[in-house]
Amino acid sequence: MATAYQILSGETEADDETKASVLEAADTLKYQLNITMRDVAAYAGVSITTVSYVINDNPLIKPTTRQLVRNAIRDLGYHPNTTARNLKTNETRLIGYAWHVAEDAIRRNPLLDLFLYELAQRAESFGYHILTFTQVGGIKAYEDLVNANRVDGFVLSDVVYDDPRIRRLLELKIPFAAYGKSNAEWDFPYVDVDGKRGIQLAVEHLMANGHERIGMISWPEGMRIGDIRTQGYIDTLTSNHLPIRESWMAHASNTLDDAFQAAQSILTSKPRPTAIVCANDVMAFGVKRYVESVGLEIGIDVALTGYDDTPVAELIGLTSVRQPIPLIANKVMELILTEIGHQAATDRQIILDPMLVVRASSRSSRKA
Amino acid sequence: MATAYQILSGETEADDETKASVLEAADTLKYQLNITMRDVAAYAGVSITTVSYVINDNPLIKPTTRQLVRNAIRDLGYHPNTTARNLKTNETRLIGYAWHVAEDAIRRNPLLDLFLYELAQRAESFGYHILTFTQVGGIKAYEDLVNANRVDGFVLSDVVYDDPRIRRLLELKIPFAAYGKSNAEWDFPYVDVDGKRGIQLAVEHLMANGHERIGMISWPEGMRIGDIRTQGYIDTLTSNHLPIRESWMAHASNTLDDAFQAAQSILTSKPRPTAIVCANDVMAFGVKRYVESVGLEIGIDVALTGYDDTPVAELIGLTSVRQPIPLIANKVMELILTEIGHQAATDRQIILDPMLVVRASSRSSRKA
DNA sequence: TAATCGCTTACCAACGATTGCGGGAAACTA
DNA sequence: TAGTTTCCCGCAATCGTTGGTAAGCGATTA
Repeated sequence: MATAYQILSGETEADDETKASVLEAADTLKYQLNITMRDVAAYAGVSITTVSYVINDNPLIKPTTRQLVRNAIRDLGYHPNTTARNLKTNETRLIGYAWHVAEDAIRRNPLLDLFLYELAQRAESFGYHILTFTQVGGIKAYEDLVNANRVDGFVLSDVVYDDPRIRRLLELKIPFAAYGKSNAEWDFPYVDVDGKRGIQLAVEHLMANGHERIGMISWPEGMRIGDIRTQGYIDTLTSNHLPIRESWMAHASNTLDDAFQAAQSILTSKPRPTAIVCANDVMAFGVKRYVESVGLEIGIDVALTGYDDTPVAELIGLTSVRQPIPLIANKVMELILTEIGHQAATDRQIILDPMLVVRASSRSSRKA
Repeated sequence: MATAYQILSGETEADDETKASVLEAADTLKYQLNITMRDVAAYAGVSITTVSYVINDNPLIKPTTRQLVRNAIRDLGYHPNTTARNLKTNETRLIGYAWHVAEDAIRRNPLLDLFLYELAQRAESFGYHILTFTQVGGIKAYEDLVNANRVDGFVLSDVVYDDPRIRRLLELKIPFAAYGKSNAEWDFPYVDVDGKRGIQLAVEHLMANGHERIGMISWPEGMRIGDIRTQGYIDTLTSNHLPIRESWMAHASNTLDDAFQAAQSILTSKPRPTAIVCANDVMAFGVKRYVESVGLEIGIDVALTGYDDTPVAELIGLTSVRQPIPLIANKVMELILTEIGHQAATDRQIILDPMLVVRASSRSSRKA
């Protein structure tokens, strides 16, 4: 039995009538003649092998032949079939990225869509793509994807201490790279941003503007990321010989109300701080609420800084610590590609510095 | 030359020493013995074909044989190789979704990450996945992906009038489904939310609370989406015999400053409106800024509504029109799967109703 | 007893690419 | 001119599936 392709291409004898009917059928069926290496080879008068070599830039091929094949590829509008290549080379050039942990608001990073975007962009420059999936089923979603040969590796974000995903991926020797640190005893590639440094930047900025009584709002103790930021606050004050008071520190969850109350507790203490640093932007927003509710003004009476530089921060003119998301995505992509084996090895653990974006909420200086 | 597999599985004769060294090499190379249908077939004592039939639930296979194969699959921990299947069936079970049009702030929908999440979730329930990519190169990015057989179809969002992507995809007969309407003369599958209806909900809600002088801020004229919302405002006022005044309507871009000025122009007109509906949340935020800057209070002196129900709306207690993102994603996924041909055909054009989320910014009623 | 008929399952050729190996022609050496 | 080396390129196997076709089987029928 001859395929439509064979009939149309003349490989098989067929009278004009047959050809016409095949063409018609092909059209109604929206059948697209798939151009393969075979066609290119025939057109260029070389073997399939040679076409493959040209596509893969194998230096063995003579320049004239190379050009011949290139022309054929151009003339026929040929495009390599990724699936076939993948089957043969046993890779997918796909990186899995689990779309966020929607349930846990505290861990939800509002900048992850930017992260994903940058990730995708970077991946594309290496001929890779990002496959997004949901991890409602936990680690099983990851295992299924590699078992089915759907992806070559993973990028993780929202990493936590004792992260079961990391444990399992290490166990199964599945390539991955993470945005965020986890257990120190685990050796895996990650990119993290120095949280202590971020708070340090904020505190030093406030100091530079003349503030000496500085409070802080962070998450309840026990959350690694929060504890680190709190430590940054304490360390910076200590090394600069500024006072530390229990009453200037408060804890809050990621809600406005909590932050509102935390602000109240801090700002009603005597003497009251002239500035407050927050472990994230939502908290800062809550502080702003409180400050304005008592007739004071942010940036005049109370200086304020947030963390993460979310869109809200820009909206309300909030000074905030920004994580270099594009750079992080960049590095994470380098790491995962290294793991997969298409890049030269570099350092597997990367710590980046955040930067401070200064806005009106902390700009005015306090003449001490 | 025998493969490691053949040596280890006993297909090829090999002494124990050879086997051991192969095993060792396999371990150091992180070589994973790939279990294929071949192994399953051998283990179950049937042919590869039968295994395939069992996997694809072909009813031809006798229940006992079926069970036999199922057991073998379980025992060996076999997982079908997606790539091989894809090659054979000429599909990828991957849907492309271009991550947002980052440059154009006006068109940027802050809820698209939720959309993507829902999309991914829905896709997974059909055995599909979402491949995210960037469309910096425009339509070429789409063409490349189908040419390379990377995806079966696309989901579009941020659709505009005369959208070049839609034009081209229709031309090439590439399956896709869109979130958003475009030119009426184009027949393509889409899901859209009734923008007029959204504004109508907001206006009627304000009316129900006793407001009769209602202003509106929208984008500069000529933007389809803005014009539709403006029309919703005018129509609702008209059909309720409420006054319409030029001075109560203003245009602004997506910035706080613009909205601030627009609010100023509206609220300094005499008589001044007691309520303002905005074409999106950022504008509402700007209005709030202005209102508070003149010592008035949102929700008391001026009622306010936004559009899109972004996180900011919840943060500041803003009444806002919400698009049913999960439902939209759901429908879009149904549409694209229909296009690809794995689902029964349904209506190809779907219009959904938005809902109003009432918060403090408009809750208090005005006793007229 | 032989022909026929379902019902199951097996054979085998694809799908579109990659790659180890080897052969032939051109270039070089003697 | 003959032998050797070098350089290109083609042959054919292979990746793990799918599915059309055909073969084997026991049971039924003539």
